[in-house]
Amino acid sequence: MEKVVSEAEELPKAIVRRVVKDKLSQCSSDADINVHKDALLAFSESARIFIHYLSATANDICKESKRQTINGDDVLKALEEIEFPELLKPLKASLAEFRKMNAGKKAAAS
Amino acid sequence: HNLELFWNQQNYEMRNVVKSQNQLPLARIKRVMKSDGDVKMISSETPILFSKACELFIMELTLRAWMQTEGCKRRTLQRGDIARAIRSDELLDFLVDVVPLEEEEDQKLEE
Amino acid sequence: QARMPLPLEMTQEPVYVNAKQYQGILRRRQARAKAELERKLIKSRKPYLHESRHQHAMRRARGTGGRFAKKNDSDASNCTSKEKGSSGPAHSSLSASS
DNA sequence: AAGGAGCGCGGTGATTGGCTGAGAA
DNA sequence: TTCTCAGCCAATCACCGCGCTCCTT
Repeated sequence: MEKVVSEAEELPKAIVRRVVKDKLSQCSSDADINVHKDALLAFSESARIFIHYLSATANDICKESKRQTINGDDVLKALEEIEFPELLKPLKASLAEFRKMNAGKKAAAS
Repeated sequence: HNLELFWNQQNYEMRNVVKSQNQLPLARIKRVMKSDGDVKMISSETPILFSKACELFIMELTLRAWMQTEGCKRRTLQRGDIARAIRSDELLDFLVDVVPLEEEEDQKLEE
Repeated sequence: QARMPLPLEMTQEPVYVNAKQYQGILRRRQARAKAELERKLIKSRKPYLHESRHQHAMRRARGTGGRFAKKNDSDASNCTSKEKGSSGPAHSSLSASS
């Protein structure tokens, strides 16, 4: 129906808000914390720029290997390069989990 | 009562178990990546990693911003808390222009 | 910043970068990411994203306190004050537990 | 052969504003 | 104290996931 370009590249505000509020309730076990609208917009924008930042880094790593497709290892390497150690551990785990699940599905299809 | 407290605890633990799912839509993540013209092809596992990484990043930024909110003894997290959280760690330097401090916004508007 | 991690340890091509080039790469990547931001600063903030959803929200029935109300309870006798004595299905918030 | 882009379809949760107390000031 | 403003509610429909085909590597 309606088409706009830039808004489609933003992350859904409700989802970002849910993630933020869940984390806040984990931080402050005492009570519910409010989130200012501009703060929510800043979270959404920061997350979008983070995707661009990580994406550009992973893309350079991918190009350096003479490949055209960004794969999971490029993403992990990019995370090392931009120095997010706490993200590296769970992402390695989820990548291994995804590959194991994908291998299981491929074996099942025959 | 005790029953209410019990269910609050139960919901709290349920959230802990389920919280690490892919909340962010993979198609949207991929579209954001593709908006960079240099990016050509993306494997199917990449948006999943990006989704989890992005979610964890939001949580980390939320924690750091909340520490600022707590320091000001407020119960509403606002934009300035995020801006100061970004400035408090050089790891987040790539966001200094994304979330400007109020003074910096005034300086830019003043010119 | 004395610390200098290798960009890539791939035994594929001898591409070495010194600290300044390394920082330059990072700065260029950040600049590329920031170029996206400028595109956004120039455009104005819309109050809502979709006209159809805006119309939907404006058309919807409202309960007490401006909240959205269920479509079922429309007018007939009562529209704003809460009433659940006769017609509505009994709401039970408590359910069986383990 | 392997796997990603592109497209269409069906299902679904994000989007959405008026009022009011929580809370910033 | 004053007064701004974020949370609350749920119905539609834009969009997400998935299966499919075609194409590149």
